[in-house]
Amino acid sequence: MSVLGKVLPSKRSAPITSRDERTSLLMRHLIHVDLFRDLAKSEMERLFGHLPMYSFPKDTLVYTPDDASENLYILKMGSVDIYRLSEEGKRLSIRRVFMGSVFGEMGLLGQSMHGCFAETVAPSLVCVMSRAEMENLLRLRPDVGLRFFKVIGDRLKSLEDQLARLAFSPVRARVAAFLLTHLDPKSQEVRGFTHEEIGDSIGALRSTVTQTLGELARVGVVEVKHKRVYVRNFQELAVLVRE
Amino acid sequence: MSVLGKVLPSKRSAPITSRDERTSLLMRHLIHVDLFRDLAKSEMERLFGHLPMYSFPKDTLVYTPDDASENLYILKMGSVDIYRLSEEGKRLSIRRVFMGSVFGEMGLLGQSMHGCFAETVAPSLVCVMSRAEMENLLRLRPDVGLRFFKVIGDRLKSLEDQLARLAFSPVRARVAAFLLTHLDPKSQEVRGFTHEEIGDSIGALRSTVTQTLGELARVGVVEVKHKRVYVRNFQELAVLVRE
DNA sequence: TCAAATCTGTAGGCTAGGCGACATGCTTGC
DNA sequence: GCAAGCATGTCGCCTAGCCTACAGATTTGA
Repeated sequence: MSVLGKVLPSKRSAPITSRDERTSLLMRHLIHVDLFRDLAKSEMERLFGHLPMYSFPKDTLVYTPDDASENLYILKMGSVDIYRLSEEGKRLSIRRVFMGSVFGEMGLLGQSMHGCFAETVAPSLVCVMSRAEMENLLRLRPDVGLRFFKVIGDRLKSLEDQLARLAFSPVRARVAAFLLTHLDPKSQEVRGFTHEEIGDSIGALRSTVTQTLGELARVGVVEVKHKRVYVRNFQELAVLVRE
Repeated sequence: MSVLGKVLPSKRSAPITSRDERTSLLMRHLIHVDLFRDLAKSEMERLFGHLPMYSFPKDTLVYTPDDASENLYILKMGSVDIYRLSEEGKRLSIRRVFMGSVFGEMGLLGQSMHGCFAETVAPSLVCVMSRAEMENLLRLRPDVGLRFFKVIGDRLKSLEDQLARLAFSPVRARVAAFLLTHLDPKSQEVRGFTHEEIGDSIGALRSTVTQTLGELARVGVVEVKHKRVYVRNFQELAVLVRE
């Protein structure tokens, strides 16, 4: 009945059912979900204690375009890629969701989750909230709604940025932008993306991405390793974005 | 003090001040603003009676990227183009707002109105609601918030659609998509856009749009007139979108 | 530890569509 | 009703980046 049950059921685990185990897991992680940071711990317990939680292996679909459910997914562990497929099967990554973020919310209060797939790129722990429950929460706590607006506003902005860059900027600038927005400030590197995945998310071919990274490396702006790009010249990269 | 006062002040009229005149105008139009259709008429009066209203001539900026205000704009008459400018001054139209819709809302509860310009493409009547007032309304009436989510969800979807098409589809398909989404169902035509404006909103050059429309016309799918495109073969157009 | 799978590097052909340039056609305002 | 100013039609050049294809590198899993 749950849509979750329909997709790749062999790969999906049953909900974790032990009340105690679930609650402690839930609370331990939900504190980090920015959307809900207004809520007191006890309140979280009351509101979310009963929510089902699912664990997904790597490379598993959480939802698909023909999934009619309207759920809010809270990613408590792992990471998830939100993407679309073109007619010919080409992939466009809309965004990647990391621990502590929510996804699926655009459909939560409106139309369906439309054309998007959500697929884990690492073993993940996901908490599911139905539309009804979410509506209820929003009625009860309008302040959570306000925070929600902020989250969605950020997405909107990021989408518009992507759109503008796709329309105006050459691949080199889009690669630069990708690197900057996915840069880990501590290690000064971008990890966890293949050139193909980068291509999918900036609308370029894998080989073009490889080539472009090669050029950037030759100029000393980055250093390219397996599934890893070290940024050596942040300044220059920032300039290239505006190209 | 109002940001409105800073931009092209010569072109902007003073707020309409007569209480009676304003209220009647306001109420007459606000009924059509889908966002607020939950509100009883008396309630509208109470909530919006005091809001300032501005009338803008054609081709006037309502806000610009460096506009720090966080307002919700309610378009009661006319139409407004929301667009960005690239470094080199090229324009990308994000969307066009018509009577009865709201704009500026992505910044309302989050960061600023970011990189966008809002410019009237016809004489327009605009009602302005501050962030504080909106927050207040949302706290008071969570159901309005829910509707707001729907509105924003639609935008999100439409942006993702645009993004995907820009990434995957050739100009011809993008033109077709533009025509379909801006088609007036009654007259079977698309009115009010120049080829340049179409180009700006699908990320293509003006001359390419002209050329493409020419091809479509040659095949009998459309008929092109001045600032007007008659759709003759809806079916075929729908097929071309998926190209 | 080795094989299979995945990821990265590289090269050549090919075309959509950007860019500039100019000519003609509406239409709006004086 | 005319002229100025937009809007549209058309043409040719040219490059970014798609596409295909293959070879080397690295990682993973049995």
